[in-house]
Amino acid sequence: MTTSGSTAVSPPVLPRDVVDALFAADLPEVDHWEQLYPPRRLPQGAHVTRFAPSPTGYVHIGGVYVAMICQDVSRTSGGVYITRVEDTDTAREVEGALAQFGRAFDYFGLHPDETDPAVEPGREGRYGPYRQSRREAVYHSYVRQLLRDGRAYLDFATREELAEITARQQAAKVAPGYYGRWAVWRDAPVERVLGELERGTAHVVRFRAPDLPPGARTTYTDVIRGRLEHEANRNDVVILKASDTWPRLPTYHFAHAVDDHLMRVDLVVRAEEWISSVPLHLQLFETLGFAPPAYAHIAPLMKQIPGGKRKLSKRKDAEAGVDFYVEQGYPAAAVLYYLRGLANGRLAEMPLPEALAAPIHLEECGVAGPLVDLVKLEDISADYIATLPSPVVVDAVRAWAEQYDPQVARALDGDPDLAVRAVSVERVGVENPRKDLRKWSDFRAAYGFFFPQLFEPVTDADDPRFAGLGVAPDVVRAVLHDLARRYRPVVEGDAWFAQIRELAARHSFAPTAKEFKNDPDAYPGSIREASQLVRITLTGSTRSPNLHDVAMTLGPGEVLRRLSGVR
RNA sequence: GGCCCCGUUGUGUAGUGGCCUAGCACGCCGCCCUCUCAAGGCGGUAGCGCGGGUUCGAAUCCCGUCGGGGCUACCA
Repeated sequence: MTTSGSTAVSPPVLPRDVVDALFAADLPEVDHWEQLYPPRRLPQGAHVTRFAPSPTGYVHIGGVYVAMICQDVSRTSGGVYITRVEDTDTAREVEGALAQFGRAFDYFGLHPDETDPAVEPGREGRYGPYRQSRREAVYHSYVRQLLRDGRAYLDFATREELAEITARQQAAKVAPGYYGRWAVWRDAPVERVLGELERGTAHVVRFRAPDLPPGARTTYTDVIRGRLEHEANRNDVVILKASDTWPRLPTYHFAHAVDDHLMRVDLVVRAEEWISSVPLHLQLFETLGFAPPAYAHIAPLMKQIPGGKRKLSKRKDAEAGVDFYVEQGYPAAAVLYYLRGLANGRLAEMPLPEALAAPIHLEECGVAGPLVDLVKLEDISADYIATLPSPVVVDAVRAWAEQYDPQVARALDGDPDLAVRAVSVERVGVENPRKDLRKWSDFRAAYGFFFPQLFEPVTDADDPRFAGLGVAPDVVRAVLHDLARRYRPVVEGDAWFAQIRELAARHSFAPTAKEFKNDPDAYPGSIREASQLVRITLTGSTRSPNLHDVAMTLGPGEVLRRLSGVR
């Protein structure tokens, strides 16, 4: 970092005993922490990264995206990947969030090398605790040091007073913030501070931003974006929250500096929204005497909306939450593959297994926020599932169903063999496997009809599914009942299908789709429509595996039952 | 408002001054395959936000402009 301008301060500094009295008497000096958490001994070029979710809600798919990149970069460099819980905002904390983090990361195989046991047990490293609410003493040591050095100060302004300052700044059309003549406690006389302290007035601790000439700028190099330039920070941000709260925790900015230094994180990969805080963060690192990490700011995942796009919102968009992908049963590998392709276009051109193994390069990450495209994800997912052996597919569906569709799980358990046979139709031993499954929840619609418990019989010749074919209900009835009367469970495929062809001919259907198309009024439909009538009746769907295979798997009894069930 | 990031077909991207008549993937449309739905094969559709420069030559460099996004909290 370089910051133009100079620092020249001689602020009123509180007497050391006054500062020390603000903290626990046995609070360790900062050296204690430095020794407790020594620099890591890692191979040359190894990176220590961290993902730092806040338990104010459930994990966002963008969180999985960033976490995946963090993990990948550390793994491929032989480093360490940490998941640290940023729970400094106790008011917004959501019950059960940590356990949900754990489940979400587990689904995607994102296992940190070091984290809090509430996220994943058994992964506590020696740089913990990995939960900010448990690190109060650490932060206090550094705040105390800053106070002693006059690099931080006490601020007794109430929230109302702060709001008023902001209002006046808006009216005066100047930048909002706590700086210059607005920073009323920055250079307050020691006696005044002592007075407020004596009265027990609640206060926060603010960082004393360096005195910089007007127009001072900060530049730094982002791993993804290259050289970035900003106005230097001149805001005296809060670093330690109000003295009348417990536990008394720091703000994000201060915790970032202290934790990433002490955990020896050297590469901070985080979402783009943090770019504008970098000047502040760099000042914090410098003032604390820490070597700053490298930064890589990731473009946010976006969503298409009428007239533009916006950041994917956890509150508004179902597909923003990780739970959406888990509940729908998108295989983790497919989601990961999709996400990796978004990060590095190069990986999207590779076959899935290769892309999952190939390293992500930060320098190749896009700088513009991509729209998440569920259609593309489903295409990827269908291709992936098509490569899986049938028993693996059935196992995955069952595992998913146990949680999200118990009826399907019971059907599978009732006849596991049938499930494997069903999924194998036109998938095993063929050149181009069917791709009926895009996600596990598709199983019910794609293969459910094989199971009597899951099949909802088609009972009405007026059914809209038939109507879609343009065949009159009485014809539907006649065709189906005719087939039921004459049906023979022929094992050989061509011979089996000959029944359908003869059936179609008996009812004056055109023998080919082309002939029907040439003279639509001459026929009730073509062989295509006739086949679809049978398909809909047997499977409940206009799309299914090969009819002959379906009929064989179902068995003649069930075929007849379904055919004659249409009234 | 101020500051910052970003801008190639509908979507994701390749492209770093001539190889670009802008490539690839998904989507969409059509055709083929076929006794049926898919799958598969083949083809088509559509893009450098806009305006000025610089240059023999610009998607690529410069300026401006417009558009989208973010930050501007004792939220992260």
